[in-house]
Amino acid sequence: MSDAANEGPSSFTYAWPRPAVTVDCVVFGFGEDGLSVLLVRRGEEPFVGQWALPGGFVREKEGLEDAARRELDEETGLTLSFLEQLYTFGAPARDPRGRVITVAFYALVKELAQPPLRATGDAAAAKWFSEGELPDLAFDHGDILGVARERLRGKVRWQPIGFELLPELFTLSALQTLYEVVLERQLDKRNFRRKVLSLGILEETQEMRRGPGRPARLYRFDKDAYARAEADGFVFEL
Amino acid sequence: MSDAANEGPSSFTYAWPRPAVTVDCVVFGFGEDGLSVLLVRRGEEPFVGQWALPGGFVREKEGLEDAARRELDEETGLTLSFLEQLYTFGAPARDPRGRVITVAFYALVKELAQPPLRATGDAAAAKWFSEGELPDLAFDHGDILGVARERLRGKVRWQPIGFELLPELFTLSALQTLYEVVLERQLDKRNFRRKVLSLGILEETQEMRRGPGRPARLYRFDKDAYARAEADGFVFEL
DNA sequence: TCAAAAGTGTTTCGGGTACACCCATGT
DNA sequence: ACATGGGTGTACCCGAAACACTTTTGA
Repeated sequence: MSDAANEGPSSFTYAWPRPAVTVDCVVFGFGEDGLSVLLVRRGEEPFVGQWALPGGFVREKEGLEDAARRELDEETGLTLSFLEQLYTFGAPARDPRGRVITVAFYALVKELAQPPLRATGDAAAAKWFSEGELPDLAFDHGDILGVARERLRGKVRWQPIGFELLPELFTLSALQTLYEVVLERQLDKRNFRRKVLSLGILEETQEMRRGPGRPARLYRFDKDAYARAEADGFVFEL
Repeated sequence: MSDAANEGPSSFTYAWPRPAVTVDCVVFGFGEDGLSVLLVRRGEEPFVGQWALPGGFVREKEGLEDAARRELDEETGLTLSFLEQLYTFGAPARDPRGRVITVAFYALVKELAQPPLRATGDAAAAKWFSEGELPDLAFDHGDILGVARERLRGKVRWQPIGFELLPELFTLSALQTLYEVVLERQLDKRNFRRKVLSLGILEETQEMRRGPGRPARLYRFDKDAYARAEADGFVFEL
């Protein structure tokens, strides 16, 4: 690649080698088994048959986030409730084929397996893996996943993104379990409820969830109330 | 990754356009005029003569952070005390010449104008601008600067990076002023001193700074004490 | 009637915040 | 002696944390 100008379809030329640029996504979901991550099985070399993060090449006239959304839609068809850039990984040898720089994103999904997970595009298969049963990943995707996990832990306390992992209506117990899983520590039920409710960003519905045990009231995250509060300098913190 | 590997003759080739990849750095310094940012005047089209962030192209076998350090050294010769990846900007039209994706970094420097700021490499000139007298910047560098400023504000409270903006020995007043500038709010002197000292990460030296008024004791940031404390689950927070 | 999960108050403790005066030096 | 910045202690308040029993349902 030291041949100076590597003509792409773009019409100008720099006297520099051009790395390939990809996007990769760490998609988190939350269910019975706690936190899960969506992986795809590679259908091609290198690392054929191994599990990897969904992702692919950025197109010529496409923003980075757009590319992430497109690839994710092509490979899995999921509907995202949250997507944010994570970090850019560019170690010279991270791809055995040559220089590939990847802009990593992390995303949240409200329900596991909304549509019965299709695997199209480059992916030979797509599957949710819960934390703890994660396989070895292709490339440096294991590192990327680790960074994403840390970011999620760090962010969930300061921004109301936890709700993006739950269905529209949820019980306070579900919310608490989510926080316990993400933060990896136990929380006190009464303190948690008091704190969450005192924020004034949950709307109490009339719906109840029934199942074993006493029925539980369902709540909804009130985006508007949150936006208003935030504009007034309110800080989330949980 | 649809047709991932179309083998080309030399090394490898993807059937995708390749954007150019650059790094850009927001370098912060702290002095009499508060917070300052280092800018370079562009010597080439586009935006000739305009001020911009120091930066340049990533080389073929060079990590992203290495590229940032190299460019900064070439253009300004500064010694950095802190450098961290910030965000990657890749809007399709951010560079009028074609697709250029830039990985932005932000850096801290202990003293303004350590060596009498050289401007070499692509830079026609290099100069510190204090906040408030910032000129219009080339490309989307104004946005990048804004994101960096936010990150600095957010991070300074949770990680001891404020010290990286001060000389090795500093007074508590200097530290307080730094925090007031970065956070953009006044702090109570007594509370600030109590809090900082209670963290146990400052080493009290026997040196005093003399000047108008009563002499002030000089302190040093104790990296080791911090590392030990952090390993014990201590959280910085100021 | 039993198992399962939901729901509910009070006390204690520590850290955050507000606040005003004396001290050491240079001019 | 005066101007300049450095340095110090206390009282109050609020939010965090600890802690156990009653309620409602389905089986």
